[in-house]
Amino acid sequence: MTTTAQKSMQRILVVDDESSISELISTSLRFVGFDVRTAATGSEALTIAEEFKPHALILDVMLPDQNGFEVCRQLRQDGHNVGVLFLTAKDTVEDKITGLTIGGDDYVTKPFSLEELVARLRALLRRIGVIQVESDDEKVRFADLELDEATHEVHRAGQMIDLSPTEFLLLRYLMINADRVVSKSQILDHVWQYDFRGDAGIVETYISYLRKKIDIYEPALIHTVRGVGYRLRLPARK
Amino acid sequence: MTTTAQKSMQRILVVDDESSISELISTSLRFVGFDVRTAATGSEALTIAEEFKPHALILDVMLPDQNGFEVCRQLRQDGHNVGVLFLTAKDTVEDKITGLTIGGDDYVTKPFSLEELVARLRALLRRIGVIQVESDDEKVRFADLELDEATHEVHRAGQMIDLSPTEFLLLRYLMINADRVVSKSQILDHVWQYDFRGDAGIVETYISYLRKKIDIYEPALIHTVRGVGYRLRLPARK
DNA sequence: GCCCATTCTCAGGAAACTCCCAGTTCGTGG
DNA sequence: CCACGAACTGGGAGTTTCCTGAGAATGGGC
Repeated sequence: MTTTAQKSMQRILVVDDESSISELISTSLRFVGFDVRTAATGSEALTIAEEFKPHALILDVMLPDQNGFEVCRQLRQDGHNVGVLFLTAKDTVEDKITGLTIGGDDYVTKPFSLEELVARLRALLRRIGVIQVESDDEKVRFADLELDEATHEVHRAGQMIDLSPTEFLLLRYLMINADRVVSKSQILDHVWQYDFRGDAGIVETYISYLRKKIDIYEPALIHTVRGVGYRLRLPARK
Repeated sequence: MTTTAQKSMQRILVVDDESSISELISTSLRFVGFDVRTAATGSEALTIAEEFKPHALILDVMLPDQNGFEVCRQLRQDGHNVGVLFLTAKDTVEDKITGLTIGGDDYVTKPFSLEELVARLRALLRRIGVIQVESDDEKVRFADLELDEATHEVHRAGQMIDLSPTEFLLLRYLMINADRVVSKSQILDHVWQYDFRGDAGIVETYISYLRKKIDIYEPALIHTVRGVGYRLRLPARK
């Protein structure tokens, strides 16, 4: 991979033995502007980290040679000041993980959605001080909509709106792509877990849920572009 | 094929085992200024990609030797930083096409229209950074008409105009060919899906629809060239 | 274990869209 | 000025897409 790394880019090392997973993640991260390397084993990860000096790792806890915690421990011992986002199977014993999220680290359970993974990674980088936050809040705004990453709260016109996890991710995806049309497949690929096997109709249902929560206010912000997708926009453009 | 490649040309590799399809596509792409090669199988694609170094692939997911995803995976593994536009049958099981819109990639279902294919390819090249966007975004303009790819909005004289999918494609085709006469069969070949079996009369209907939406303003822009076709133009200023 | 929030499927109905047809108008050559 | 073919447009049937309510399945919290 021709790592056309720019100075400003954050370096992320993705460690997972399933190549489909590490590819999914690295493709997605590269696309949103990270400099990514991958490793399939713990020892490979340590070797690459030595010269790549990543700002953060995305690290599967289940690796063929050693477990992810061990890799993390060794890295820290070698003096690498690095944030770690662990990937765990959903049924992994909770307390194995909880103790490990102290240092600003975090974990995401498989299967995850890309939106969630990237959001958590960004939050992690922010916590460990890699991303210099311009303004100090972690909010996404559009019109009179306000979505707070940190508190997971959403407001419209000053009113607090209660959203389910999926509704939150969907709204966030729409807000990040505000004013642009996003197709149902794009939404499915980014907001839903990567192993979702249903059809894109589910998106319609959730759009409907969202409308009933945020578009009871005027003006409506979620617009259907028939045959293409959905779009967040204010009326009366131009 | 005498590849009279200029430095500025984008290189596209078209991979499909139906020669009628790959020919249709490559002819069309060459005409709009791409440097095109074709392959009929996955392994052939990999071989050609090695020396051709395409900026993007148009890749059928159903190939005789291996499926398109596999070809894509191998290419990426070999370090080719390439965008992929997948071609899928409309009835392809949903779970086969999930994940295709992740890294700037996209997919188009067969049968497609050439206009749509080219538009999606351009959007892809833009996303993966091959086409350097001067300053302006994804807009096509003619006179006081403005067509925005990203928002799927059309404005005339500042007014928003609501168009159906086909109307949108047709208008874009006219705008891209502004000032040139395009025949009804040309329009049919580019705007309608390649398996359309009706007659060219449908074009008259859609031209009529468009006029009622965009030529209610002065001056009229859509002109009939009797016996030849249609032409988008400003009134002659002698 | 039970309850409740959430996720997801499904199906009916509404609305938008595509396409064809037929009657009419328009432009051009004779 | 007429005749004829080409183009225009309203109507409407058939299809597709989208919306939404209802309910089953899932899973976490108490």
